[in-house]
Amino acid sequence: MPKLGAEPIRKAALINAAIYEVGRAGSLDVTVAQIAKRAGMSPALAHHYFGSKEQIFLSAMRYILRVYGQSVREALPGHGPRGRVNAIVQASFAPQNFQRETISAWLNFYALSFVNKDAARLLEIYRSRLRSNLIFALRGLTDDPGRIAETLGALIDGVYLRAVLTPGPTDADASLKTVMSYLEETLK
Amino acid sequence: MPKLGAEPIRKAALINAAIYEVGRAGSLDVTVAQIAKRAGMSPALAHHYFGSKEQIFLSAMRYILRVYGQSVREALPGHGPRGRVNAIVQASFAPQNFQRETISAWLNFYALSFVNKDAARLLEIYRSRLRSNLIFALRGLTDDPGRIAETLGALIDGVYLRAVLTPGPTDADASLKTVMSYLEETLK
DNA sequence: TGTTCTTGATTGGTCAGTCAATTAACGATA
DNA sequence: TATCGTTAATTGACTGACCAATCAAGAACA
Repeated sequence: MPKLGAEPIRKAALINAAIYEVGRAGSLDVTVAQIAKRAGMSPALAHHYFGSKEQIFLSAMRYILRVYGQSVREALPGHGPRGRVNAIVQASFAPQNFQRETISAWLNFYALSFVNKDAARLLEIYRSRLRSNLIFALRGLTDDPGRIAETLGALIDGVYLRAVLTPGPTDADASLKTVMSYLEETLK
Repeated sequence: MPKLGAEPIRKAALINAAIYEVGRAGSLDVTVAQIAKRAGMSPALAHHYFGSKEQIFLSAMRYILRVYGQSVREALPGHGPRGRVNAIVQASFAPQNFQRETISAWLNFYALSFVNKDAARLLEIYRSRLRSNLIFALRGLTDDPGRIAETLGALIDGVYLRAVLTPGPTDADASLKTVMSYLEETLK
């Protein structure tokens, strides 16, 4: 059944499946067989396209990061400084980014950065981009943009953690409100 | 070499070793052999005393929780409402609780609660105790104790996450300052 | 024909948990 | 006190399961 051009489709399916399975399991302890099955193919094919389980994870991480980066970039321009802060924060709770499986997978990829250099690099890029974006946007809104950016970043991570840990459907609105309330209190 | 009364000593050593190894690895993907080796005994003995790896993890979780609970309880009484909030927060960053391995292990035990009922129960107990402690202490200091408690809890989780993820020695002072600054800003 | 897609079967390795056997302290008792 | 059975402590060897990764081979398209 070799229809040419299967590679990108298969890879995308595997990345999706990996995010779903890691998110669902709440750990990286997921077999290639599980991922492949959810993606509708044999484990051997997953290895054929990615070479190793690690590479699947890394690609999934890059994918999440890319989607997140896009939603920030789309929301950023035009609004004033306060609008920029809102855009960055709200992107973290946009529906594409705030699916339980996605957040859970994202959090679990943090763990990957302990053992994998590339994962650590990816995380560092995300982290410093978020940080400089926030500091830039906070300039003029507060006299200590660095500290507020750090607090805000930590708060978002913490809210993610709690959203994942709380049973039932994830409540993006409540999470967003927690962070926005902090912002309103702290700015002005 | 059976010196009688080895059980509590062996168990304590295993719990310590488990926390250390899980914290170090940044995941629950740690073998009983590793834990046992660090605790200075054979894997078979670890199984003899705990029955399963899961039980080792659960005991380690209970241990961390117990130590944390103690440091809160010791710091609580006497001071006014504001002192109570400080006591709770500062306990989270006290030296016994803010070792890299301990925090990292703690965070990883969160993941355990996805698959293990008992772990989920333990976490829920910790969570609701923290919450009610905070709400009680915040009463009178703010007109929305529930929201502040939620934000504070999330912030602490996030700061933990970042402390673990940041290479180099953990900086309890900086972490504490982040949280205390938030408190000062938000309360009055 | 050659390239791409696909998988079943296999391999090599790892690991949790079990078991049988050994060693040494303890306690009772004669 | 010497002896003996009981019990706790301890481990090496083993088992059964699982799993990542490889490979050879088939199937379909260009």
